Amino acid sequence: MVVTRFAPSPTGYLHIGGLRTALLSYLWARRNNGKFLLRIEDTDFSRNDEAAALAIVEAFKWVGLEHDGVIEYQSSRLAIYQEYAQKLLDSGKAYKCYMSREELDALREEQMARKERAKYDNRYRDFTGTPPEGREAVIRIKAPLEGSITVHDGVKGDVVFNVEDILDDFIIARADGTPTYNFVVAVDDALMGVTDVIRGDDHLSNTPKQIVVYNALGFAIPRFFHVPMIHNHEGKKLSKRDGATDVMMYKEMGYTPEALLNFLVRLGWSHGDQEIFSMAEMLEMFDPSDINRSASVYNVEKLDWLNSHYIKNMSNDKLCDLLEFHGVMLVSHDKREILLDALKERAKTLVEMATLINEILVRPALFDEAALKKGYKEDSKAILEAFAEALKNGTELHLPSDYHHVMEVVVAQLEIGFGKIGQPLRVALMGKLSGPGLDTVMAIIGVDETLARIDALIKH
RNA sequence: GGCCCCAUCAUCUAAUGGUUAGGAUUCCAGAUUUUCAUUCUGGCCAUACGAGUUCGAAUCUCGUUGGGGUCACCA
Repeated sequence: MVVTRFAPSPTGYLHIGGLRTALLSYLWARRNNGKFLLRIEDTDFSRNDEAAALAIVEAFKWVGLEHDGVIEYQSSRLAIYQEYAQKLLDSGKAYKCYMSREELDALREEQMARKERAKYDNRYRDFTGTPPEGREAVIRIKAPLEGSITVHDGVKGDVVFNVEDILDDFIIARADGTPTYNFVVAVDDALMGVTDVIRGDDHLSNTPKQIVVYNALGFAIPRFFHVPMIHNHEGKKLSKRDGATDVMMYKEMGYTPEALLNFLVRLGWSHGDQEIFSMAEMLEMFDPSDINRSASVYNVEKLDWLNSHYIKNMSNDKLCDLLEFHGVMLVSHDKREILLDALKERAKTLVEMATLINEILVRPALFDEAALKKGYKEDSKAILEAFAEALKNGTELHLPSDYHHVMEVVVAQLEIGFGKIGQPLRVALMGKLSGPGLDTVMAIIGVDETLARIDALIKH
């Protein structure tokens, strides 16, 4: 049984790096028919936990990830942590330290002055006397004094830490009785039965401390996979400053969950030359031991490319459904299929797609100056009038090919090139010089609207 | 600064010690398209540096440089 977990601290939203580790954890659990758990690390009470958890679940829902079981909140597990801290106290593997904050600070400053590593001096490690009056104790765990701790990491390999370099008897419970991070993480992961910890490699240097806790409590140590960070273009850890870090912003910007997940899974992981991965393929192929060791840079171009790929290959029903979020209602539009087929080749995002749709459906409010100059010449008026006549007198028009036929006839009659009619017509219909095929646009808006737009240009 | 991690095109990445170092994105050019976009074809561009091991190194070892992470009664 493989059990993974995603354990964010409640920051108010799910960020893109978090989604990646969540995705990888999810994939590995599902691939093994295991469990993917969600735990909120809210031992810092000053933050708003509930809203944050909801935001994460909302984002999960949007991309289609689902956690198993109930959401565990560390804030509601305090009794458990106290129990385990007490166990360590009873077995002599932890002890109370009565050093005040001021004393600790002073010690630290001395050490810094001597250019030594700031480190607790174990003064209460074997203390048996009477504790100082009126002072709340913290609980410190007895860390090994010498030797080394090796993290067997599925991504980085065996990473050896020299105990003297990095450890001291660190605090597992504060003076107010609340537990600290490295203690609760180890206790929770063990108690929740987590077998595979997949998380950012910024946690690698915490891992020896957690191993100390595992060992003291006699818990089995899980497999670790520390996945490299996602960097921005400056090569630094991705932060709010880099723009869209909130996963739900991607929905706003018109990205599809499929594209986002595909993009994230290919950051630091690959499967031969394959670029496009459906969820089913990810589930079939993903293995955390194939994750690269080096950090990767977040680049939007590839995301855009993936997004346009998924839009192109999406059914019109689904597209129609998604576009409603971006304010476009097409369910009852009779030329829906023609419209969507024409535009899904052209849009990188759903937002772009919505814009393109409106450019067709809504009569241009004004004509682009440059387009007028280039596309609406001396003879254009007469040509458009002739075309309008032909439209009125022709047979019933429905498909793009019907309109195309009328254009061909007019062009032949007037003995002009296609461009002679195409450019002014485009200005009339779209207000500018680029856009989908004119026959397609006319088929979508119909004869009456086409005539109205031609008229509007002639009279402008 | 101590400790730890990392290093292949601009970017994401591939390459049992033996390949003309491959693919993808971006960019550029051509074809298609009445336009723009799409699509197709082609092109530019990389093993950070220096030693060593080896018949042979992107790959193994050491060093250098560069980058990142982490060092709390935060998580």
